[in-house]
Amino acid sequence: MSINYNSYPTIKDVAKKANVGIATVSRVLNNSEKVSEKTRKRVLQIVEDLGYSPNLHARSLSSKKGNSVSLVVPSIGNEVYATIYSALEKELSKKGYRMIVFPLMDNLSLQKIKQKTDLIYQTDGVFIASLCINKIFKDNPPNKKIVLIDSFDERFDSVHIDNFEVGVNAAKYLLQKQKDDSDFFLISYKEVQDEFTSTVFENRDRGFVETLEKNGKKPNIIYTDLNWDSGFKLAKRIASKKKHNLIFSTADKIAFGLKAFFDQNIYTPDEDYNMISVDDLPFSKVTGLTTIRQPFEKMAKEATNLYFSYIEGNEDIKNIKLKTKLIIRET
Amino acid sequence: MSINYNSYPTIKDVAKKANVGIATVSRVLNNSEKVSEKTRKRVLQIVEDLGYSPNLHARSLSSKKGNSVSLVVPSIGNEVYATIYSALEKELSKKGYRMIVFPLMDNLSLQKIKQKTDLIYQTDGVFIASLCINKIFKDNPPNKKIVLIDSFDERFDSVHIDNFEVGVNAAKYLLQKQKDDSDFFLISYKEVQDEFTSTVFENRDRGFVETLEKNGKKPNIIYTDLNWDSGFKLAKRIASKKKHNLIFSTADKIAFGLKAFFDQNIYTPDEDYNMISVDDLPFSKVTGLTTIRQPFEKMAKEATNLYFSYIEGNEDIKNIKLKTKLIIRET
DNA sequence: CTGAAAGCGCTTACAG
DNA sequence: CTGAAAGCGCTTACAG
Repeated sequence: MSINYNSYPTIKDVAKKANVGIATVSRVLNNSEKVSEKTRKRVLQIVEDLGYSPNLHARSLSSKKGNSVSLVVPSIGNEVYATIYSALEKELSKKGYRMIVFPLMDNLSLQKIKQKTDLIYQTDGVFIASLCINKIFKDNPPNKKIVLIDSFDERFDSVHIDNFEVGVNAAKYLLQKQKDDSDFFLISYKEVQDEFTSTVFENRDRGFVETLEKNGKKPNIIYTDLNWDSGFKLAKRIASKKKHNLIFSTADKIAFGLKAFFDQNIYTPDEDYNMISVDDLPFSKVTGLTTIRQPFEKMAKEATNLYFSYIEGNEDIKNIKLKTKLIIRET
Repeated sequence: MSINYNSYPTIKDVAKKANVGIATVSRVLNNSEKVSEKTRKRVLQIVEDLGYSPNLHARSLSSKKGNSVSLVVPSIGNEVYATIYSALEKELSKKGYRMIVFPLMDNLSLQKIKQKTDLIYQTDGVFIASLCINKIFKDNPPNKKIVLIDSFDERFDSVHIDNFEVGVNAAKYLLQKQKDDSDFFLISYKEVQDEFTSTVFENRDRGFVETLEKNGKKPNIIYTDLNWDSGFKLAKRIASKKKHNLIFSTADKIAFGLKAFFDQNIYTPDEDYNMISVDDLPFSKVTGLTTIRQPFEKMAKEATNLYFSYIEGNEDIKNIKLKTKLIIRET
């Protein structure tokens, strides 16, 4: 029934063959302590011969640390998190850490992660990207270091941008593209159970709306899903040749869909519409989308620093706010 | 320096408080054996009170199985693998299994996975999607059940489609769209170290080229990366209003980029070009792309079956070939 | 520099 | 139905 692990050599096998104690084998494997060059070599040779590899469970159990860390993301299949993942992994592996991703793409994943027996509770630390921690763990988050990426909660370390300001800047950009017949649109994202929605989009929305208000304008507000299809379908609804549309899409993914529709139907920037978005994913450049760039790599780097600063004994809660950059292109 | 786990209650703590042996606690936690309803309840209550959760490392070490499985994918940030991930997770969690993703987005990840000490070697089984197993593990794959998804190797269980046939069908479709001034293009993907490239694209390419040849045609062949940007940039190079272009893009992701360029520059299907692709990602529908649908969900389901069939004692190697479906849309 | 021994937190025969 | 004990494969003081 169950898989046979007996075929794998253990530290004992290595020790016996090398004529040393298991402690010595352990030492050379962890290249710790002082082991004579001679026995070190011999042990390594045997390790090689036997194809030995340490059992991580035993190691973690014994040493009380797993050298692994969790990354919770809303979804796989999204370049944003691929970017964050890569950047984090790069930093973490410098320190010998492994990272395990927990995508929360559906309710199933969410339920799993809430169970105390879940894998996530066995890792040394938890990075959470773009998600509201309350939503995930209710009032009962894992009892280990938590670092928030692209979201904010004063109770935890975080690296994020000023999303209110993002909204403000988006408004300013569009305001300056304004014509007599301009209509303003805010295309944003809101989760179903919105009591738990991450404040990221909320803040972008507020910054945008309040800035427009100050200028005597009021946008049409539409909520949709974070993907191309939604953007495309939405564009069909709002596109109009009679009016000049000024659109703030709070995520590139949605904007790509909108743009695809506009392109397909020959709506031209400045003429029929102007649009600004957030993220600056690779495709933005190619398609000529004006957007506000998020410093994802830097976020990952800072988040890692935060984590290791904690590991090294620093218990203060730190919130790091990173700068964004307006990237003006055709739209 | 290291995290203090002493704060976590252990099975001993529970046992003591409940006035039972640890074996009993273990039994109720695994809802195995017969435990009297009375003590079961008491133990569960204490578990709750203490906020106890079992240590997975200890459990795995002791029971010799981790109830976890690996999924190796070429990349996160790609809807294809998000789909496969979700489908697999759904199936696996029915059986109480956890899945850990290993995206191989860069050389770093690849190196890690090759080390015998890596996490992947601690899981009970390995699913590999769209990748060539030789490339990843050289001649030294993990010594546990391996199931290939969307690729083929006679030495391992696999679920895949007939990629040669995919190429044939793409050719047939385009051939029937042919005009006097038609130019054929094959836009495909090839890895740098091509001795290890998965045969998926190779087969699509061959099926396409050979079918055209039979009809006295020869396509222009261009290799590029698997993403939108590449497709977009490529389109710039090959687009021409003077000729009618017949394009087989071997992946939707690339086709999206091409399509975006065509739309932006007012090239119309049937008129200026026709295009067929592979995958049928959600965006294909919305943008009107003709494509050959891959049955990703079914693949995941079959792959899970293969795995559990092995767990239940069936040691035969099985290769399952799934049907694809031509989805004709505007292009 | 090295080994014997205790211990990490579980599961699982074994005996009752 | 239940408990004491062995054992999973490591690491880490401790003693030499």
